[in-house]
Amino acid sequence: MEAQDLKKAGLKATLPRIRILQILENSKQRHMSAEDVYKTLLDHGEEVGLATVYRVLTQFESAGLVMRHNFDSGHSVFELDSGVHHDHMVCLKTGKVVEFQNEEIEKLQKAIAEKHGYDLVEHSLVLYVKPK
Amino acid sequence: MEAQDLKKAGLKATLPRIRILQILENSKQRHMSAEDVYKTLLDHGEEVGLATVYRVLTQFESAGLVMRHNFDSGHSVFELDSGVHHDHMVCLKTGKVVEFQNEEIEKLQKAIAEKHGYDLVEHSLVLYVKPK
DNA sequence: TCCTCAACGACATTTATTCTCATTTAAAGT
DNA sequence: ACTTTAAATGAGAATAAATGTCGTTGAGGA
Repeated sequence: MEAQDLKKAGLKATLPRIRILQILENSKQRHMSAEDVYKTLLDHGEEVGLATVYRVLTQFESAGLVMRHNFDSGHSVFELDSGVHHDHMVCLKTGKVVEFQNEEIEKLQKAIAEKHGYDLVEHSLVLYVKPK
Repeated sequence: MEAQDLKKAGLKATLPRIRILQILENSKQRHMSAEDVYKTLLDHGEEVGLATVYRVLTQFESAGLVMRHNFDSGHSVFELDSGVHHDHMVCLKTGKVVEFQNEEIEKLQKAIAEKHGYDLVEHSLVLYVKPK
């Protein structure tokens, strides 16, 4: 039950928040924009304002429930935080998003930051690809 | 002389284009937003519209003179194309941008795309770091 | 120098997102 | 269950980045 997940994350279990969480969990697309979520809400006959969708998604991000990505598409997309780190590959032809992990790249990134006297906090790696 | 660089790139050597190119070449910051360029123009007493700055930067990008990057700051930044590929490391504390190259990461990226049946077209890798 | 079309400047418009504020609602207390 | 209250919401205005429109200007070939 989603209400518990929200409580656990320190958020009041309001209707908009429950609905949005459900949509993120049940949607076919793992990566949705705020606009996508809003349209889905409307399709389901819910009365939720767009501003609320943005607010809630940002809160979910702060609470660690979702991750925000800025691909080159001009708007942010959100995905449920699976807890497993991964990067993304975006097909320029179809828009399909593939997730991948590569331990070696992770290590190299950390090493590079260290070499320059920094601690790696986070990173954004997106591969833009096209079908062979 | 910049006018020649523009001609070579297939662009008419207009005053706004020359000025903007000079700014990119002489600025302390290697990475400037359209707004940054615009403000610098105004500081120099030039009469150039903001729309022109955006247009020109986009043309420069198409012509291969500059590269556009979308860091997580919400707006695009542009840098002169040095011809040498590199990725970026952004300090979350100071905003400082460090450039780096890593052949190994490049190879791994290509291999990952291949493994999924794609050709790697380009990529965006940004490390967000903080001082040790 | 003249002519022409690409480029420009000013400003309207679009898109993504955030803000404001009056109203509603979750949930803690009675 | 009912009241209370601070937090959350909805509606729409506001903002920021970027692009479009259109009448005017100017670069560079004739």
